[in-house]
Amino acid sequence: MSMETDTLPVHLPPDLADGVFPAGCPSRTVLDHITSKWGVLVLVALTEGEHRWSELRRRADGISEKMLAQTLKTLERDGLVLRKSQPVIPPRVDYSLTDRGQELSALLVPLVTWAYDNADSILKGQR
Amino acid sequence: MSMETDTLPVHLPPDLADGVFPAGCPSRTVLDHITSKWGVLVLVALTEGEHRWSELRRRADGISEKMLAQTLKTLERDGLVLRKSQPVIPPRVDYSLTDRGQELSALLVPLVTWAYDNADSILKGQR
DNA sequence: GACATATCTTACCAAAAGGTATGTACCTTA
DNA sequence: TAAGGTACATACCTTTTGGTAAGATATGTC
Repeated sequence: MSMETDTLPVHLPPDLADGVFPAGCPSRTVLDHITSKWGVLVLVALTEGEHRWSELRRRADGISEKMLAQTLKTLERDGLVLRKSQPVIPPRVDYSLTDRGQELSALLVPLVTWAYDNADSILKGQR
Repeated sequence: MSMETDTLPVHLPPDLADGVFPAGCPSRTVLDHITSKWGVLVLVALTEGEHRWSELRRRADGISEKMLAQTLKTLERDGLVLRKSQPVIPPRVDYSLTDRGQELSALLVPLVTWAYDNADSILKGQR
């Protein structure tokens, strides 16, 4: 059922049957990574360029070391974040976005900006 | 520290000190709602118009009734989803996006589309 | 009277996420 | 000798999330 005429300007991938992302679909896994609480913050923190571990801890305010490590590992495995470690003492490691990461952050930044702009109004429960 | 010349085309809200979203910030709460696993799927499911409970269950494939109820309640409280219930037997309830919800989904759809397009390549671990 | 329908709610339990605290490595500075 | 800086890893425990299954509802249908 359904064969809606398009009334809205926003569209899903056309090759997606009935607009349903199946439960086991790979896109679900990726979506979980990139919309994870800390994933978003870290990706956004890196939009303005390279940052070190301690800078990321400050920027993703409230993140624990454990979560930062875990999040960075996932994002690196996904090819979104690039890790450059220099064999110096004390250690120095710089994190940055890959091309793919930048592509993504270009979509994420408008989202967090929207959240930032609308947060007060939303939580007060009116418009 | 920092006074970076802008090398990237993407920018955060300018009134945001050093690009840090503080931990207690209202935008964090909103961000958690709209980037939640099921929140995203439900919002996206509604981009193509009004849907009933049972249709949403199909579209947000894998969601449990409990989670659907909970997610819809949060999104309704946030003024993103509109609930229209008709006092008939059996009950009929239609869900749709509010204006604010449409604003948001316009940002969310590109994100899930990106995830869909890049998922295979990402999970294989190369580009 | 039993059953089906559609939209939920609730209680209970398992799984996952995440915090805290501690440890490691190596060099520098006091 | 001791303490401190930097980037982690690991074990343990708590909190949150989420699934399953059952029940509630009010009617019409067999």
